[in-house]
Amino acid sequence: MSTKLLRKIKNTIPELRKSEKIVAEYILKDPKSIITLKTADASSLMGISEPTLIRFCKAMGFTGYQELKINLSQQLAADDYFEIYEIYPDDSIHDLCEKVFDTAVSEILNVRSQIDQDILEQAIQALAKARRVEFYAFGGSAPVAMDGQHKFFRLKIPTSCISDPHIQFMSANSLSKNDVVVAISQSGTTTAIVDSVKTVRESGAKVIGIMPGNTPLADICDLSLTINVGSNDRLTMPLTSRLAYTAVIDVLTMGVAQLRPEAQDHLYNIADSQRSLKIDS
Amino acid sequence: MSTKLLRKIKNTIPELRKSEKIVAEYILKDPKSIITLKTADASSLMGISEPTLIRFCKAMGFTGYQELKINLSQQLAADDYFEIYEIYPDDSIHDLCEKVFDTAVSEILNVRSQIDQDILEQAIQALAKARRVEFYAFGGSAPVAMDGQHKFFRLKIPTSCISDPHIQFMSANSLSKNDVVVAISQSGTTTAIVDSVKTVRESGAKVIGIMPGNTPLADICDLSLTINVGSNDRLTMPLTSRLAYTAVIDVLTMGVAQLRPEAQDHLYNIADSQRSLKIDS
DNA sequence: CCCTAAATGGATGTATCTTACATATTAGAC
DNA sequence: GTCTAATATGTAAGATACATCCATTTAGGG
Repeated sequence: MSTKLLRKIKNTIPELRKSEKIVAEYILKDPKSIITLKTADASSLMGISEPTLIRFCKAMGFTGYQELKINLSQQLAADDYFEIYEIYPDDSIHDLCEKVFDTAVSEILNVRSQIDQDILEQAIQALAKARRVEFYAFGGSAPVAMDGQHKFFRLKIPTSCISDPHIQFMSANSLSKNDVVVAISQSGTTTAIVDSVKTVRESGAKVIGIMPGNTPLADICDLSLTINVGSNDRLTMPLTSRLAYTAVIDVLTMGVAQLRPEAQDHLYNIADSQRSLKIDS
Repeated sequence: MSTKLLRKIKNTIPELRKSEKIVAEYILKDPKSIITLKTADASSLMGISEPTLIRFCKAMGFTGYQELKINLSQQLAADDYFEIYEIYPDDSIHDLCEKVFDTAVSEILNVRSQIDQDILEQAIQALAKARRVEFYAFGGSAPVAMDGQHKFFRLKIPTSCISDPHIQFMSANSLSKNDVVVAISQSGTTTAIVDSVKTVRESGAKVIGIMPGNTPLADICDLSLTINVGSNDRLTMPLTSRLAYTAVIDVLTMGVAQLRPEAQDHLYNIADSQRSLKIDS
C-alpha cells in the first residue's frame, strides 16, 4: 500500500464528476461508516445512486465497492488495532512476545495522537537554537535521557545526560539563557527533578519537559510535552511506556536535524569515524 | 474485538465441531488467502460446505462470513500498514512526527516477525535461572543495556550495565557458569564487544546476544537473538531501531518475570518504596 | 433553442452469502 | 451390539447485495 487511500481520494476529487464528488466527500467525512454499509444504504445516505457509487470505486482503481470497502477497512483499522495487553501466567512465550510488541505499538500510537503539535514545534525551535542541551532524568527515565544525549551528540550539539541530583544542581546553576534542559520523568512527581527544574528556570535557561500531564513537573516547565501512558506499576503489564518517550525524543532529534543542516555532514562523518572500532566484514 | 482474532480462533478450537476445526486450522495456516476468497471457493478449498463456514463465523461471534472477512483483513493489514519513511527538508513538523512514529511502529513490527521463538525461549529460561545478569553495550546501544539493567533490577535479579571495555573485561573474568551476559550491539561488529564476549565464554557464563544477523557477534554468542532493521547511518531516517531492541529486552523481562513469581511481590513493593521520592498529589 | 455528449439513476441480472431443512453421523442407553 | 436421540453436516433453495445495461436527464456548444 504505497499511498494512503484517503489522501488519494482527496487528490482525485478535482477529476471526478459532480455526483462522484459527493461520494468522495462523504467518505472523507466519515470513512469508518462505509465499512458497515452496503451499496444500497450507502448510496441512499449519500443521496446518489448505486451505480454512481460503483463508478466512484472504479475511478479510484478498484474492481468494485467490495474491494474499496476492504481496502478502506484495512487502512482505518491500523491505528485502532493494537491494544494494551496484560500478561497472564499461563501465556506461552509466543503469546507473551505478541502481547509485548502489541502493547508497545499501541502505546506509541497512543502517544502520537496525544502530542501537542504547537509545543512540539516550539520545543524543536528552542533545541535548534540551543547553545547546549542537557538531559535530566532519574530511574527508569535515565536510559531515555541517555538516548537523547546520544542522539543530540550525533547532531554535533554540546550535550550531556545527568542522573545525579547533585550534578544536576551544579549544572543548573551554570546554565544561561541560550541553554535548554530536557527533563524526563515517567511519573512527573519526582521531587528531585522538580527541584532541579526550578533551579534551571532561575538561571534563565529553557526547560522542555516530557512527562505525564497534570503533574508537578508539567506545571513548571517552559514547554511541557505531556504524555499519558498506561502505568507500569503492575508486573502483568509490559514496561513499554519508555518506548513512547524514546520515540518523542526521536521526533525532537529529527526536527532539530532538519533545522540544522550542518548536522547532516557530521552524521555522515560519524559512520566513517566509527569504522576503526569495528571488525571488517 | 477484545482479543486478537487469530489468537481467539486458536483458543476456541477445542470447543469447535470437527468440521469447524478444519476451518479454524485453515484460517490459522493461511489467513491472508481468506480475504480474497468467497464462501464457495473457501469452503471447497477447505473441503467443507458453505454452511459450515458460516457456522464457524457465527461461533467466532460474527454475524457472518462478510464480517469475519473484514475483521481478518483489518488485523492482517495492520502489520503491513506502517512504513519506514525518509524525512525530507520541507516536511512539516506534523509530517515529521507522523513519519517518525510510523517508522518506529514499522520497525517494531518488523522485529517481532523476525524473532526466533526457540532462541527467545531458551534465552528466557537462561535468564530466569541466572545468579547474575550483566548487560554489555557501547555507544547507541548503551541506553538499551541500561534499560535492561533497570528492568532486571526490578525483578530482584542482581544485575549491572557495563559500557566500559576495561570493566567489561574485569567483569567477564569474574563470572561463572550460572551467570548470564546480555550483549547488545546494533552493528554486531564492534571489536570491543566481540572481545568481551569471547572472554565471558571462557569463564563458562552464558552469553545472550541481541544484534543483526550474520555478524561477528552473532557467531560467537550462545544464544543470538538476531534482529535486522534499517540502518541508522542516514540522517534522513529516524533513529528508531533502538526502540525495537528495547522491545526485545521487554519481552525477555516479562518472560523472566513469569518464571520467577517471587519477582512479582518485589515489583509491587517498589511502587511503595518510591513514594518517599515523590511529591504527594 | 436545439443538438450532442456526458452524467446519472432505475431496472434488471448475477454473484455471493445465508437459511431451512433433510440427511448423515455420533454418542449414549439399554 | 443395536437402537434411539441428539448433534453435526451438507444440499438446495432463498435472500441479499453488488454490478451492469440502458433509458433518462442534464449540461455545454453551436
